[in-house]
Amino acid sequence: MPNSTHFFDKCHEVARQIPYGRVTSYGAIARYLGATKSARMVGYAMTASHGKDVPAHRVVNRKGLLTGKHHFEGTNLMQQLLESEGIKVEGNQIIDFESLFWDPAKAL
DNA sequence: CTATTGACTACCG
DNA sequence: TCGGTAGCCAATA
Repeated sequence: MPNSTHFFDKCHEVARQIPYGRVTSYGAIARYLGATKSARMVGYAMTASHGKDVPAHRVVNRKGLLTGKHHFEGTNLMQQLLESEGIKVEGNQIIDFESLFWDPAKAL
């Protein structure tokens, strides 16, 4: 890897630490990295996380909405993966998101 | 170098 | 309660 922004790698690192059956938001990761206003960059980092062991399907927006499901292979793959972990999803929104929410800053 | 875009979030009416 | 707008920052054209 010739050059990779520390920010992206950090995002991948945090995302990888998300416990099974848990989810977090882009903003939470950004805030943990000290870039509260750069939540978009976290999402961008997820796009660059292809080929890595980063469970990007566990990262959603602050509303628990699967905004990035279109970036996965299928149209419902992301939801399938989440449901496979015991996370209930209706449409594009995670059920009981607040309870499943995993805050990196709080856990680390 | 400037303009556009995007897996976001916070604020405002 | 809810929809629209603005602010953010990096990548891409």
